Amino acid sequence: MTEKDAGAPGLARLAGLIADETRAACLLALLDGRAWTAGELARHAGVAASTLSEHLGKLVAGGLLAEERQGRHRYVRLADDRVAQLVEDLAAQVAPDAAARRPRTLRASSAGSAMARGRTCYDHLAGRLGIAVTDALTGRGLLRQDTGFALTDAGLGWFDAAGIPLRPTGRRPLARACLDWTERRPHLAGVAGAALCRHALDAGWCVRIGSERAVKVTSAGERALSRLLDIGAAALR
Amino acid sequence: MTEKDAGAPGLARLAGLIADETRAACLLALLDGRAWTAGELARHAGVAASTLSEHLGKLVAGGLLAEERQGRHRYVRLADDRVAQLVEDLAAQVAPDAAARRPRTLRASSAGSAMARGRTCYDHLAGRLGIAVTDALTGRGLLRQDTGFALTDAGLGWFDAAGIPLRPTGRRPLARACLDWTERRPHLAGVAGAALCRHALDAGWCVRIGSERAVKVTSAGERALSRLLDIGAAALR
DNA sequence: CGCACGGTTCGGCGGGCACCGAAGTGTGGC
DNA sequence: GCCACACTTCGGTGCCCGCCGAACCGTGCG
Repeated sequence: MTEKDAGAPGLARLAGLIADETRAACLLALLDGRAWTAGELARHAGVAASTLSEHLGKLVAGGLLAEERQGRHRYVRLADDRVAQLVEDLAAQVAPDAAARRPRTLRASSAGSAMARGRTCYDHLAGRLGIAVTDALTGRGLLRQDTGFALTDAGLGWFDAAGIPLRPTGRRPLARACLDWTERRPHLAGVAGAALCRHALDAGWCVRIGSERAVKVTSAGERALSRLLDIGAAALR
Repeated sequence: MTEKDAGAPGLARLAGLIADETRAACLLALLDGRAWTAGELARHAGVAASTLSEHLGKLVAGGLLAEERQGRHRYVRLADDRVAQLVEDLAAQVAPDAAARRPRTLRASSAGSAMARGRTCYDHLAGRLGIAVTDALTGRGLLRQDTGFALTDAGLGWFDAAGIPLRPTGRRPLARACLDWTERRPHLAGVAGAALCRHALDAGWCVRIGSERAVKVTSAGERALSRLLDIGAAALR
């Protein structure tokens, strides 16, 4: 047995955690970056609370989820951005199938279109909103996508000028491409993507719709995006 | 049910393909970027040929492997670089466990150390060799890692001057970070990483050791790396 | 204090799937 | 044409695991 074989059991175990439909539904739901209670997830996934409790135990033990107990509630969220990226990458790999299918009901279609317009993807912006921002940054020479994916010096200046501080943390990259699964194109993730999303929500550029991942750009947000990045309102609809 | 639920079955199915230890061993073996026969994989994984045949059927049907039939042989390889990246990412997530464990036998230790010195990771260089090249590129301002991961204009010029053409293909990024699972640091992947690895093998900078993924830097390779990137021999040992 | 409620534990059930060996199919060599 | 060989197909077996309901535990509210 060569050395790499040692990785096979671990790889299979990790994949096995995601390989269950109920657990997969939980992970996708948690991609909104927030903490859910066990009960919410059970209802969301359509299984008994007892069943979901066992699933959460496995996901936490496997290091995919972090838990936080408050009173009689058990809150769980994705352990870190690495896990979020992993789930996102796996989902993107599947997306070609999903894109072929069209939503059936009007309600699902409407919810889907709101999600397609703009949403959060763990801690950064995605959907057409995320793409529009990423494209605008690229078009103005602030983000370089032709030889990889990195902010330029001008890009660092733009964040500074916009009053969005970029604090480098540990080993998380400042900028990273995240493949959007509705638009099928890369958008800005990493520290810069998270900071931008945070700022957009804090400054009221956009607001969450209900309790979903979908977000809506406000009129103040439209003005700010137009002023700072010359993004037209048409690109956001 | 919201629109994102549609992704859960697909996600679970994809993960399920990797969630079996035998299939995981196949995928890891195929990370060397070459095509293996069904028999080789069966022996490698330690299962009956019939068992492995079924596994290959699933992996091919799931789009993870591409097959090529030649006479009475069935060759399979990873379907594309996206799949390779996915497996690599999953393996990297598991690596913290593997790093804690030390190889037991001397033979495994020796094989492991050759792998750690230098190896191919799908179609680019990894191990200390890959890290040394990536660090050298970064140190000379040819590759930018501080604000993401992208070649600089000077970097494009270096590839051109070195006689390594970079043909942009479809949507595959020119430069991408791949997390090394022995060194725990990012190294150059993507079109540029593949071209560099290809050139290194073609120009005799390094040669494969036996039929393994491990590669050894030749004396001609040491001279070339020293001349082009000022990499000292010490960094390769 | 007692009830309601969120979460967990346990036993039991059922389905799915990885495995093997044996028989079958097709290719290539002698 | 025959045999060797690589791979595949087919039954059969056994294990693993996801599911539920029921009983249990702790928190918080009235």
